[in-house]
Amino acid sequence: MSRRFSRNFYRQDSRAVARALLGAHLHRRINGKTLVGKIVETEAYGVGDPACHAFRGATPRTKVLFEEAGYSYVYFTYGMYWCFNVVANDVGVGEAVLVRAVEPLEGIDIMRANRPTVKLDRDLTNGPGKLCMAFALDKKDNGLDLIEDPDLFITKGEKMKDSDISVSSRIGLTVATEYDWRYFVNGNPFVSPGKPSDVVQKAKANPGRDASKTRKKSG
DNA sequence: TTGGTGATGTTT
DNA sequence: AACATCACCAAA
Repeated sequence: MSRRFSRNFYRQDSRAVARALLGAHLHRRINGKTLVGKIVETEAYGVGDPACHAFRGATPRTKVLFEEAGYSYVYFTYGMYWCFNVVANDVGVGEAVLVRAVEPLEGIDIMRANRPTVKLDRDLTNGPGKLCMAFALDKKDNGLDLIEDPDLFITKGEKMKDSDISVSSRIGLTVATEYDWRYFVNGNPFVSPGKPSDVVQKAKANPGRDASKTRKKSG
């Protein structure tokens, strides 16, 4: 039975934390049941990074990012989904690690019950929104201390060798695509299918609608 | 297997 | 208006 990381572990630079969380185990207790997943994909968000939610300073939504490391940051996105992060670095420094995918280890029956439309096990948790559905993570799980919380925490799991890990640009971003701050386990089938953001196509111009109302930047 | 698109609502 | 996404469908 492996143990939790210390507070100091999370006080590192978000990239170091993102790298070191690969192979760790995410634990979730809900209704007396235990869910466990091995972290296989992460992304770091940090200082000077326009893609980081902390980039424009603290707001009601992002204030937890500037507080103590090792707390959860769970936010709502695209009107439907939740994303689970861990706060990194020192107090006053807004950094976090997004957990993008886990490999189910325990409680797969519960994950399936939480994702009734999914056919293949590999689709249960291979994306940030998907793993939050499978693990039933949402607003109520924002701002929990993963060092202390009895129902949501991370243990050391297995250490991954550098040769088992790849990096890429982050998924789904339109800014800061030059940073290779996505980390994932080579060949693991539970890594998300998303494409790195530097090859994601820009939003469509939508020429059929409002074609007459051409946007003018300065006029 | 890949790529395109609608759903959905909070945040700035 | 943008957004740290997903599920579904069509085409190949």
